[in-house]
Amino acid sequence: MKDALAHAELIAVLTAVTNDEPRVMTVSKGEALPSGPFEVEHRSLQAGLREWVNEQTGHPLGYLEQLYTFADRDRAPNNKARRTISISYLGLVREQAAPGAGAPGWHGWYEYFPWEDHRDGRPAALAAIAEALNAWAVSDPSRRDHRQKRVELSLGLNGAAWNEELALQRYELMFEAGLVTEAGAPDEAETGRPMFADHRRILATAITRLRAKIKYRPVVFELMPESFTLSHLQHTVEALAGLALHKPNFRRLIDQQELIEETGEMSSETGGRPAKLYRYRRAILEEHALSSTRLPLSRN
Amino acid sequence: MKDALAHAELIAVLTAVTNDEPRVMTVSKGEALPSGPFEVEHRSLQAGLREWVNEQTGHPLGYLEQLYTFADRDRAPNNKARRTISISYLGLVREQAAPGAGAPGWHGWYEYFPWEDHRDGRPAALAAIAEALNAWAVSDPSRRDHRQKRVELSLGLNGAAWNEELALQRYELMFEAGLVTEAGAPDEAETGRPMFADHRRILATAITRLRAKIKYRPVVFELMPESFTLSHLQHTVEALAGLALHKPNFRRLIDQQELIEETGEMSSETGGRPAKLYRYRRAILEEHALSSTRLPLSRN
DNA sequence: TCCCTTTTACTCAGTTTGAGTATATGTGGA
DNA sequence: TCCACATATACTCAAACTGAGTAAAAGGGA
Repeated sequence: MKDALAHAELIAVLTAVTNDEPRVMTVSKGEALPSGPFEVEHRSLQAGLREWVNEQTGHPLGYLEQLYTFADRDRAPNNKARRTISISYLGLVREQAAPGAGAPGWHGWYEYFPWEDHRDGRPAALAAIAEALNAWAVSDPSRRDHRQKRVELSLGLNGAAWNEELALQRYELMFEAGLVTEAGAPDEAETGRPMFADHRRILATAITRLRAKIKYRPVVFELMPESFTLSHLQHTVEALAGLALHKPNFRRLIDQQELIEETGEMSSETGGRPAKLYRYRRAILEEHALSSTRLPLSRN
Repeated sequence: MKDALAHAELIAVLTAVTNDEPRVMTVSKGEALPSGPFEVEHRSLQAGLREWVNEQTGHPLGYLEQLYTFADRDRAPNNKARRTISISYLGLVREQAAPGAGAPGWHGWYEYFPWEDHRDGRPAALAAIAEALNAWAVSDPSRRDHRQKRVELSLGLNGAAWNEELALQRYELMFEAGLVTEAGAPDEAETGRPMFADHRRILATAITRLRAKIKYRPVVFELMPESFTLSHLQHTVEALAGLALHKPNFRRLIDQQELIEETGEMSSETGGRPAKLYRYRRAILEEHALSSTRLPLSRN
């Protein structure tokens, strides 16, 4: 094999949900995701990441999964002769004060992606975005139809439904159309706050991944405290999905899965009728293999 | 950032389904997956991979997605001072004669994972594997219960259902128990054919990913010829999933989704009543955004 | 002609889902 | 003290979807 050397870097997208807002751990006053070099001493990529996240932020790190590996030539100001490979990870944590070396801070997802929060209906920002994207689509007659379809489907226009899992697709579309490149643009309220290099794209990747994952694996509980009410759980899921859910059906869904059990305690924090407190049944992971099917199996 | 240099390598898992058998493109007589260095000239990881797959195998490459990035210290015989980072990709192709430079060849998935093919019921190999894993579980009294649960769920023992998506989990379990390390073991019929370094684990990763993906995204069609019968389509899905499907329900599922349309032609290759030929409606991808929900949405 | 094989077309009960309504149980103010 | 108010919790019901199975159609070949 030819000698192909590259810089190797690890990037962490640490997410928590605090006060029903999804947040991401950042450095540089919210301008960048925490990252560090992958060194020879590290046993594995995961181990390397855990090590310096712990060092830089002191934040305990539970769930961790690999997200994606980036290495495009033009993704960042760079040494031309040598590439940087960035391996990103998604981590789920319960937010704590974390006085680490890198002056870490938490920022809401929707600072960076204002158009992604549909809990109170379609955000106002979407109208302007849709208009700008349409202008972009029309600007190239040869690709117009195809582009318009993409815009329609991504943004949920003309009868198409909003699909919260398309967060990355939407960001890439806006990027392609030149709506999100410039830092410090005047319309950040609409196009969201920029980040260093391609960190915002990485965050979009994480959002898409997590929004997909909460549907078929009980990862939300990594973000919940030891005991919680059903409403709290629902609001956490809603925060991640950026969608409002139907309360009775959410409850039914949860107890069908038998993922949680009552603690016996009650909480009366919310003003109305006191709510039962629940805890996650870790054992469930070992009992049911978390069925998956969706294929029309045949038994015999 | 500290200077952290590493070798960067790209590994391809190219899969096709031929004669109702899922196959993978290999080099070295089936002992390794095709791989090559990631070079400075490459525009991106994907581009780099496409380039030398084309060079080495001449095989046209349609669908391609990133699989996983590996860099464990002890994954391969290696220069101690310098790590190798391997970025793996999953590609789906229609198999063709491919006279490339690396003497490429196709081998069936189930040569490497005989226990994964359940189309004709539980493979005989599973009994011995279950026994060996149980012995391993019992061998450590302190972790016995936990290990036994893992074995049960992974292999579908004691009333647990077989879950085809756990292919990687099963391989890792067997690896941990020392059942699959040695090359050229006498019992390859049971524990499968080994591969170079961790290539077999990468293949297991690909299988798991693809088995999950066929359920919610119409990727099967990347493996199908221009026109095909419903049975052919079903057999292809069955080959990948390693499961037998219920014919009437499979058909219903397919035409609910409106993914295909009749060509008007018929095929009488199969001996019985001639079957209608269908083609994939590419347009569908642009029409429906391929809904995903599974969350109890609230409309208002 | 009739049997064999495979495709295609229905049926039907049981379960899951979307949507909405009704009842309980606290708090705080009149 | 009692009544609004805000939640929490509990049902209901029709429509859609699934699992499982049966029946009819249409070729080829003995």
